[in-house]
Amino acid sequence: MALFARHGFAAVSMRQIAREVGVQAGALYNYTPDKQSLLFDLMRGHMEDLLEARTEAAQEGAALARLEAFTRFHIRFHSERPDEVFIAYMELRNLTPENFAVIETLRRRYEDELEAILNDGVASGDFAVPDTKIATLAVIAMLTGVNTWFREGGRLSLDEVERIYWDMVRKAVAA
Amino acid sequence: MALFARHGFAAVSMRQIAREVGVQAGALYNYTPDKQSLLFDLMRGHMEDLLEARTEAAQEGAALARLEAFTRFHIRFHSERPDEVFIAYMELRNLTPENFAVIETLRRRYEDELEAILNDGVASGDFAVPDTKIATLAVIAMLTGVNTWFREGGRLSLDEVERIYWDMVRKAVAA
DNA sequence: CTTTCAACTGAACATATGTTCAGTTAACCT
DNA sequence: AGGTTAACTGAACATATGTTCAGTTGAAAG
Repeated sequence: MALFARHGFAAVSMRQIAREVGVQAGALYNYTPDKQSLLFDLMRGHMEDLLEARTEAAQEGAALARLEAFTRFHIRFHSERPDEVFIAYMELRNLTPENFAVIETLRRRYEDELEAILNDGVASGDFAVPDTKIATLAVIAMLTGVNTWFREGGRLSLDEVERIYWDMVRKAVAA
Repeated sequence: MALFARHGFAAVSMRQIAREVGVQAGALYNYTPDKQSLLFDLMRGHMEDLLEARTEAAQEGAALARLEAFTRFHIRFHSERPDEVFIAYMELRNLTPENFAVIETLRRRYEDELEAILNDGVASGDFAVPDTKIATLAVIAMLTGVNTWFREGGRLSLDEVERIYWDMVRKAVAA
């Protein structure tokens, strides 16, 4: 995963991966049928981790509280896994069509959780967004962007980052 | 550019590029010293186009109006160049350190334009953001995200998309 | 018609690629 | 001590890679 994140899937050879884990290239084929499956398993694992963690962190209650929980969860979960996130967003084009469809379904399931919150908030009058589907994608893009610059030990703590982004998300969808 | 966007820099061979333009691989070296320069020239060209177009579209006036102009400009410019944008964001790791530094400087110059608007708005009391640097990155990430789903001729026109995003940006930074 | 020359070819170079597989190794079980 | 077996090696396969360069082409210039 570190090699894929650093150099990209296509630029990493099976021999490099093997060297990293201290075996010859042939030995890898005891664990994966081919290089493509290596990438797919990494990405599917990440998406399943995401959905499972989200299920655990989900809560009942008003749309506003649930949106805050989602925002903070998303930032925290993704900032802890920069390599996985990078791969999951950048290497989609290296998946076979069938594998791509699987990942897309998982991603869609995650997006639907945010959209449901936004829909509830609009219905209750707490939120005002012209299009909840687009607002969903906009919020997720904004939050995932944290990964492009956030580094532990930098100017801001993760708590401060969460607070800043939550402030912007809250206002962006507010009625 | 189309090949790099579709398959990724590392996965495209000089022979594929040559076939696409109807020559043999060797002929490409009359135009580029190596494959790396091909990528770098594409990315630098894109960033220079961006800065030039932005200079032309920039306007004087209140922070709110300038922020709206920036938002609409960013969406329009980027949605017209999906391949360039994709490459400029995804292939940074395939640049040599010197080439990377050049692109980073250009990108930073663009970000600074938005940050200046946010700073002015905060100073005048029109905006309230806890951290203009982070708000800059958050807004750009959100706006660039349009490219992941927007397709001409889809459910929404570009005008509608601009309006929806401007609505969210405006509220997100509002005092 | 001859000269000039930029553009291009086609072969070559050394090396890298994903994948397979016969054979070796070494730890465990009886 | 002997047998079993999962894990691994190392070589091989066919093919692909970025780049170089001596030589060909064909059109423009004189």
